[in-house]
Amino acid sequence: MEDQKKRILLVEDDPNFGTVLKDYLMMNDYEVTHAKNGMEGFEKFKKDDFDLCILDVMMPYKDGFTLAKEIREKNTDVPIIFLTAKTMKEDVLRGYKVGADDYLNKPFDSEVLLMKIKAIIQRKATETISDSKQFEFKIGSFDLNSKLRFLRFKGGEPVKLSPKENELLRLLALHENDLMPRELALTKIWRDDNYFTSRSMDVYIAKLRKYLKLDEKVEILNIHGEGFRLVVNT
Amino acid sequence: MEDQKKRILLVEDDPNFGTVLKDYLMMNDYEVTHAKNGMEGFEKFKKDDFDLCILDVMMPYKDGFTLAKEIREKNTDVPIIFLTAKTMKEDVLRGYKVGADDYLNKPFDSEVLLMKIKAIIQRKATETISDSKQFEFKIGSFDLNSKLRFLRFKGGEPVKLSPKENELLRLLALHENDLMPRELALTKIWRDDNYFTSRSMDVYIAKLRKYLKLDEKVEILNIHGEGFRLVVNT
DNA sequence: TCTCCTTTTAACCTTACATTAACAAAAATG
DNA sequence: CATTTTTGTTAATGTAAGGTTAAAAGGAGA
Repeated sequence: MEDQKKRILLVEDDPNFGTVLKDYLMMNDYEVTHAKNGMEGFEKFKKDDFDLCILDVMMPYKDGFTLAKEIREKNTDVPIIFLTAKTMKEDVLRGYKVGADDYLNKPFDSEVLLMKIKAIIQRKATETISDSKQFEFKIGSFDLNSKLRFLRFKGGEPVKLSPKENELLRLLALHENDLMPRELALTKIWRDDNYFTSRSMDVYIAKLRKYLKLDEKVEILNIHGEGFRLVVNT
Repeated sequence: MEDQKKRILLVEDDPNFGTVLKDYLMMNDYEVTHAKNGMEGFEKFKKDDFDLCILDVMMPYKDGFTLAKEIREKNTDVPIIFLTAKTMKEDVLRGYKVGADDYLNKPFDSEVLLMKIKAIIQRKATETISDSKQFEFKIGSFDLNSKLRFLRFKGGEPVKLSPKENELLRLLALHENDLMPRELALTKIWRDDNYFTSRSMDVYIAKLRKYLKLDEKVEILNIHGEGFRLVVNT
């Protein structure tokens, strides 16, 4: 399915190797963001959600370990793979210390890298998300459970939401009574901001409005040229 | 949890290397059982509970992969590390397919091995919290005993479940009323996530639904693109 | 070998989703 | 006020995922 491609942040300063690796990963159905150095890597990391980070150790200005430490401060869960130039024991040990999930010595076999990526991402997937609270929203008389993807009105029969309906409503709920910029939804949910995705989003707004009609206190307002606002009147 | 020493099963046919490695691990506070070949390895595995298996790939009579497969049939969770003589890509890939957690190329640095052991055992420990050793479930009017692989309706005649039926239902039961991601079942039970294993899983869902029809309060719901949900209506 | 049991693969069908088109209605622009 | 841009809404289309049954393939034991 298109929108569940795993996202990889690749930080590698060697432009040749970097682009080749990026292309190779993309050919294997990963969505890859390539940063050319540690700084850029951290900037890109903050901007997006990634399923995996692949960091070159040897980089000017900011090496892979330092970057990994910064990443760990932001996110304790995201898997990290280090690329080390040679079998430097200290590097490997240091890597594990920063919370690496694996490391690979250059030159490495690309298929092996793929295997590792697969194994690591799958491993993370098996770690169950226990804090359900994060997925539950109250919207007027509605309960939205965005993990199980349903919307329930006053404890009645829950209505199933499609992935896009669900994500959009969740994003609106996160900004309840506040502006939810079009651009935000388009980049976060559709991952692309163009005429068609924009129209697609409008279609979904219409669908959500239909669901939410049951509670006349709840409505989605448009702010022309800006975005939408989910309001709950009291 | 346990302040107990972690137990390692080491299967290595080279007597010199084997004993040295065993001693080294014991010096680092692991309890090590050393088997000299695949047969012996499997015998010892059946007799005891281990926290980790370290298997040499190249062994007479029964190689490490075959042994791993047998071990996996008994225990889907125990971490496995392979020792491969050289960087054989096929070996590495085959290892991952059997559910290896990692591999090391001989000769390897002993400290690196220690690091890996630590990381893997640590990882499993956190995983096991949510995925506790539980084998008996009440599902509506059903009793599932996943150790003996049977499902009983209201104390009647138990129905025997096949291994896959059993594991799948168990996984669903562990997540009762919650999402059981497709990916989770595929990686945990099928150890591979592709079109065919996915379809195979759907077939098993159909089988389970047939069994569960006896109790109209119990159903397996699908969450499109995400997974399944075993719900028990009250 | 021939069973029996389990699992995978195939086939066919249904449902779920996302996108695009089409046209209507507001809102902005100038 | 005429025109362009943005949004509202419904419907049509194409594709992917899931439901179900049956046949084929594998595998262990007799």
